[in-house]
Amino acid sequence: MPTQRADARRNHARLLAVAEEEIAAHGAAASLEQIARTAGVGSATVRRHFPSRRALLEAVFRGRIETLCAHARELAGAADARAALLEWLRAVTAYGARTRGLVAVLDRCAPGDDGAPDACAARLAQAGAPLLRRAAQDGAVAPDVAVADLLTLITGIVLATEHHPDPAAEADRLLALAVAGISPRR
Amino acid sequence: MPTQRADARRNHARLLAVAEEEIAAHGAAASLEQIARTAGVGSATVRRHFPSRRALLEAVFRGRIETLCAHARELAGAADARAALLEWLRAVTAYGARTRGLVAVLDRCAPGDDGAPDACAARLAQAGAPLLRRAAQDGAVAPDVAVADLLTLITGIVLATEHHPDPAAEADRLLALAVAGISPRR
DNA sequence: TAAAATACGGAGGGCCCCGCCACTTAGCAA
DNA sequence: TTGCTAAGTGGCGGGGCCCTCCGTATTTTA
Repeated sequence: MPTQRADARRNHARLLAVAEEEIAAHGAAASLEQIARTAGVGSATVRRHFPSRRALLEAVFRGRIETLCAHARELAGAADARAALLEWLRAVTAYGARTRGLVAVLDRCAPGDDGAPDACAARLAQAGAPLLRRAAQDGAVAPDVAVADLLTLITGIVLATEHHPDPAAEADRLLALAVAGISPRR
Repeated sequence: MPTQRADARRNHARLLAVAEEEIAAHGAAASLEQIARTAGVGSATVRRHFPSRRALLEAVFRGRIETLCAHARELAGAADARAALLEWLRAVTAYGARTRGLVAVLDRCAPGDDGAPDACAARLAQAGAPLLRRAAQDGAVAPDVAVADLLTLITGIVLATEHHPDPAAEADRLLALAVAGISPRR
C-alpha cells in the first residue's frame, strides 16, 4: 500500500483522538461503538482501521510508551545505576496508574495477543534493559531478574490498585514495598 | 426470612456447582446466561439468588477463602514467624493462580463493590493479620506494612500472570522477587 | 472527466445483561 | 388429605455490544 486515501487518514486520526478520551473515561473496555458514534463514523470503520481492541489500544498509547522509552534512554548514563533504574520504574508505574487502559497494553498475551514483535511491552523492555543491566553489574539487583519481570510486577500493581481512591499513590507505595522487599533475608 | 423453600435451596446449590465449573473454564467473566442454561434454570433465577456477578463469585469462592483462612490459623503458632508468613503468602498466591476468577473477588472495590464488611478480602486479611504481626515483631517485615498491602500485591501478581503459559510458576517467581526485594538497600 | 480502486456505513445476526409479570409449586393449616 | 397463600420460577422484551457482509460513495488515477 503505497499511500492511504486522504479521508482514511483523517478518520484514523479522528478515531485515535476520540478513542483516547473514551478510554481515559471508561478504561480499556470502552465501547468501540461509542467511539465510532462520537467520531461520527460507522462501527465498521473502527474495525477497518484497528482490527482488534488491542490494536487500537496500542495505537493510542504508542506515543506514551515512546515517552517512557525516551526517559529510559536519558537515564542510561546516570552516575547511580540503582537510582536510575528505580526512577524509571517509578515513572512507568506513575504513568500506568494515571493513564487508564495503558497497562492493558503491557499485559502481554492478554486476550487477543498477536505476538507482534513490536508490541508495546517488548519495546519498553528493550528500552529498560540497559538500566537493569547496569544496576545488576553494580550488584543492586539480582542477576537473574529480567526487565519483563519488573514490568509484569508493575502491571500487576497498577491493575490491582486501579480502583483505589488514589491509584497513583497506592501504586507507588506498593512498588516501593516490592523494591525494598517484603521480608528480605538480612 | 426464617427459612428458604426446598426448591430454592436446591437451585442455589446447583447454581453454585455449575458456576464453579463455568468460572473455572471461562474465568470471572463467565456468562451468567450460560450458567443458567447449564443449570437448567431461567436466567432470572440466577439473579434472584445472586444479585450481582460479584455476589456469585464470592459465594463460589467462600469455601476456598475459608480454607486459606484456616491455613493461616494453623500457621499462627509456628516457631519461625517469617517462614510462616511467607508460606501463607505463597499458598494464597498458588491458590489464586490456580483458581481462575478467585482474585477477582479479592480485588476489592472492583466493579460492583458493595463494601460489605464480610467481603472475602476482609476475611482473608483478618486471618493473615496475626502472622504479619508476629513477623513484624521479629523484625522480619517493616512495621508499616499491612496485610491488605500484601494481598493487593498478590492480587496484582496473579492478575498480571494470568495469561502466561504457566501462571502458577510465574506468580510464585514474582512473589519471591517481591519478598526478597527488587533492589533492597544493603 | 471517466474508470478503477479504495474506503465507508448501515443492516442483520449472535450473545449478553437486566427488569417485568403471569404462572407454578412448596409448605402450612384446617 | 385438601386447599390456600406467598415464595419462587421462567420466559419475554428492551437495550447494548461485537462482528460481518455488501451496496454505495468518495478519492485517485489515467
